[in-house]
Amino acid sequence: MPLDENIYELRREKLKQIEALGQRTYPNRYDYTHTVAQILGTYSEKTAQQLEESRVNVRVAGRIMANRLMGKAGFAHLQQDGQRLQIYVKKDAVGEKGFELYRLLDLGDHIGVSGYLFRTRTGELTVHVEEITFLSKDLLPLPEKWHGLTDVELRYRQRYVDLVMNPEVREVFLKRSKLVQSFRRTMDAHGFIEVETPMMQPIAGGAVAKPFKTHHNALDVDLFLRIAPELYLKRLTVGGLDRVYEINRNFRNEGLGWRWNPEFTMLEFYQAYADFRDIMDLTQKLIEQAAQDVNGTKKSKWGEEEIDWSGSNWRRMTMREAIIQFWPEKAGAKPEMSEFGSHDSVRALVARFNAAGKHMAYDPSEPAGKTIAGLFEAVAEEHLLQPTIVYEFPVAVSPLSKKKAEEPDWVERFEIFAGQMELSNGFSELNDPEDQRERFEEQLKERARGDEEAHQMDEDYIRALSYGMPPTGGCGVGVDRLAMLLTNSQTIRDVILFPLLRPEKAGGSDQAENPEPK
RNA sequence: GGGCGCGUAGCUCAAUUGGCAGAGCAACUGACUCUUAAUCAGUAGGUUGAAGGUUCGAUUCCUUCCGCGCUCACCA
Repeated sequence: MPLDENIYELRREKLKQIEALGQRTYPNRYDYTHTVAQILGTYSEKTAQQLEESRVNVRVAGRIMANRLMGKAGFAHLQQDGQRLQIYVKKDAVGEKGFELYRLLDLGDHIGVSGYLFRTRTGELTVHVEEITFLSKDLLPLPEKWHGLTDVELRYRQRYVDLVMNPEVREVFLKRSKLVQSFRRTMDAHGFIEVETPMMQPIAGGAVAKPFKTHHNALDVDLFLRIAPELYLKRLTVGGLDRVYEINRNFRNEGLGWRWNPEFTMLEFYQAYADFRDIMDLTQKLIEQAAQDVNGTKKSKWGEEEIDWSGSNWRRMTMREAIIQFWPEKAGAKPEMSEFGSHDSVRALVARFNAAGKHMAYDPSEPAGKTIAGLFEAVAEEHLLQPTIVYEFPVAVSPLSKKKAEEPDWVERFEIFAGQMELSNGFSELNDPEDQRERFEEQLKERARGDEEAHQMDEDYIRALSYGMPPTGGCGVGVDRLAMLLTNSQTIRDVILFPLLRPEKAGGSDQAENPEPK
């Protein structure tokens, strides 16, 4: 019999003995007077003498994370909400039965204790226990106390154990929660309303990505998990909801990596009567505020580096300026603005770049704008550590943005970069239905050329625009990636509670996963 | 999908040139009424990821497979 199963059986046996002592094995509730955090917060300054003079009685619950039994007395630590409080159990104080119960407890069990606070000789605030109430059994052993759970895969698969064992993991997700709260606060304060739009869509639009496909039986139609909420949110601005936002998941059927999970969370918002510059300003403020709210400071550690989210530290440059500025020396003279103008000159830039020992994938039949965008990613992205707004994108990669009045090959679009990652993408929304139809048609040509991710025609969206959408600016902000940056997490899996993993093999040899008795 | 690396007790890790698979913690038994990685004495726990090969002998070398991590390409 594997040890785990052995322990499981053994602990079930203990559970029966606990029941025999008159305890309920899985009681429904426990009346406590304090949480662990409240006790630590309120009494950690009190001296031993003060606690002795005016006795503080408490009832408090938690999970046993350490136990040091010494014959007829013992110390244990209760963990609740990530904080630990020591308890002292003495046979004289809890009686025969109480002490028998204490001896039957295992690491990981939940108990409630009532007693009074005191300080031990070493000065630690401790509950002098007078009564123990059994609350719930841990039948499977927790990981070793000193090293804890370090196996990366197990940490993701059994996040519940990870959360019990690793306080810093708990901290990351508390910060993520603060980040989302901060976003909501900022959006609400600016008069935005939160909405929810379809996640199952007949046409997966609003972004460039491969969708997941699913099927609805009753209607007998194929549907796609959304790759973006964009087109639905903009339909709402047509409908007169002038400021809307949504915080929710998008799904993209693509590779996994340190900054990619197939489902990821975006804040996306639209504001009527605003253009991309207004949206830039708002998004910058939104992120600056989030950094402050999450960490209490606008500076955050990122590996060996530090990112400063203060407004004064943000840079802005056009995509073409960024390519020029970060052009590698090895690739010769920096490009001239005019060299972005024609298919041939762009192609020559790629040739120069690749000749310098770099490698950039390039399809000569693709539109020049697409190549420029690729060039930007290859040349500049790795240099964008501090928050940077890169604006003016090629129309060829921006089927939903409004063109720049004086340069119709370029659109009023921006992306925010930090920590070498794209964090955010926004633009002046294209609201001319005829232009939109032409853009979709261009995308269909790209599709025909073999680009599976090119945008599809969406007739209803064009119909919506045909009813008149006010001038509008919009933006999406990647919540997971910002959470990474604000918690110094080097992989997206560390900011997603249950990241996508290959499913575990069912049953069989891995008894640790199937401890149920036969 | 390509490249690199890893897989040994429940957990964290050892094992010399290919030569009897080990330690700490967790578990179990016992001692101990102020400990905090409690201590002390003892016990148990292994198909070394799987299959095959080389060898007198494989945790160690070779092949294949499985799983995981990192990385590159596509993607935000």
